[in-house]
Amino acid sequence: MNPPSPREQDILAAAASLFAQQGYPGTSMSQLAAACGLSKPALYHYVPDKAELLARICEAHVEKLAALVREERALKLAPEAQLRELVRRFLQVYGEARHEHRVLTEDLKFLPEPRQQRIRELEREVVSGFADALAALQPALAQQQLAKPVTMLLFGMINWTYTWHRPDGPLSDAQLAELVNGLLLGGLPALGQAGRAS
Amino acid sequence: MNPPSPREQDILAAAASLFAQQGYPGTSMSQLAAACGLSKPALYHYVPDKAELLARICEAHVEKLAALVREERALKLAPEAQLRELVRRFLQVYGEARHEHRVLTEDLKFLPEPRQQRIRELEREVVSGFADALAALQPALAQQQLAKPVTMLLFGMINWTYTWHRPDGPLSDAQLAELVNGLLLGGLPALGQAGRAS
DNA sequence: CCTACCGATCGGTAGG
DNA sequence: CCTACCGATCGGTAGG
Repeated sequence: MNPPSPREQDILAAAASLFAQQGYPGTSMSQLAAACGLSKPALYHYVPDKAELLARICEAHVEKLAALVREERALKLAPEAQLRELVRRFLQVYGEARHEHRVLTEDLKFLPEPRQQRIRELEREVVSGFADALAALQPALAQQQLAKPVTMLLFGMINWTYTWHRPDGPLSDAQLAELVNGLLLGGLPALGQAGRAS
Repeated sequence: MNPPSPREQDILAAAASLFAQQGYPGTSMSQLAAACGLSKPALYHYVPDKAELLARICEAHVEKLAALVREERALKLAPEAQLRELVRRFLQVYGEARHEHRVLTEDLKFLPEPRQQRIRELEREVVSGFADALAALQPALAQQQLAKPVTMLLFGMINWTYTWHRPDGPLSDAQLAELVNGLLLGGLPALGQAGRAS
C-alpha cells in the first residue's frame, strides 16, 4: 500500500524475472532471496509473503496499462490515431516490462480469488479502452457485437509478442507497432460481413 | 513411445486439464491420482514420472499440428485458400484440445532442455508452414523479411484465443476463423511499406 | 526499544 | 493396488 522503497522495487523486479522464467509455483522464496543477495529472513523483512509479491507485480503492471488508456482517452484523438497510439504505447510498455507482462499473463491465476478480482477489473477497463476506440472507428463492428472479439484478436497480436519478439533483434518495437497497426487498420474494413455463419 | 492405452489417454487428458488450470509446477501427482480415481502408486504404474506426462501431452499436440500442416501442404491449394484452411483447422483443433494447447503454450519451458528441443523443432515446422503460405500470397513480405513477424502476429491472434474465447459462447470456432481470416487477408495488402523505420 | 538483519530450524508436503 | 514411508525442499518464523 505504501509507495515501494527502492529496495522493494529491486525485489519486485527480481521476482518478476524469476516468475516469468520459472512460473510462480516453480520459484522458491529461497531462490528469490539468493537472487537479491539477501537471506530468506531478510527478504521476509521487506515482503509479507510470496503471494503479496505476485499481487504487487500484477497490480503495478495493469495499473500502468489502465493509466495509459485513461491518458489516451483524455487526449480525444480521432479514433484511428487513438488506436494507433494505444498499440504503439502498449508495445513500448511491454518491451520495457516484459517480465511483468508475462507474469500478469501466465501467473495471475495463482492469486487468491479476491485478490484477482481487482486486477481483472482493471484488465477489463483496458480492454474497454481498445474496444471503444475500435467501435468508434468501425461502428458496424459494434452493431454486430464484434468489437470485443476483434479487440481480443488485437490483444492476441500484441500480448503474444513476448513469445517470439526480441527487443534487441532486427525488428524494433516501433516497427512492430507499425506492422500491427497496418494489419489491423488495413483489415478492419474487410470485417463488414465477417463473423456471420456462412 | 508405445501407443498409449485407453487408460493412459485418460490420465494424459486429466493431466492436461490440471496442468492447464494450475500450471505444471503447481500440480501435484497426488492431485492427478485423485482426479483419475487412482492411488499415487497406481498412477505411477502407468506413468514413469511427472515430466514424462508433460512431454507426452506437448508432443502429441504439436505432432497433430505438424501433421495438419503437412496435410494442407500436400493439397497444393492456392496460397489464400491454403492460409484460410490452416487458420480454420488450427482453431478447430485448439477448440478440441484447449487444455493441451495451453499446456504446450505455458508449460513447455518446464521440460528438460533435450526434451524441449524435439518439440520446438516441430513448432518451427508449423510456423514455417504458415510463413511459406504467407510468403506465397504476398511475396513483398518475404522480400522485406516480414513473413516471420507477420506469421507470429497471426499466431498471436489464434494462440491467444484460449484466454477469452468460449466454445459454448455466441461466437463459434468457424465464425472466429472467419474473423481472423478477414483481418489477416484484408490487412496484408496494407503491409507493403510497413515495418520500415519511419 | 527501534531497525535491519543473521544462522538455524519450524510444521507440512513435494515427488518418488 | 494398498499403507507406509524416504530424502529434499517448500513457505515462513523462531531466538538472539
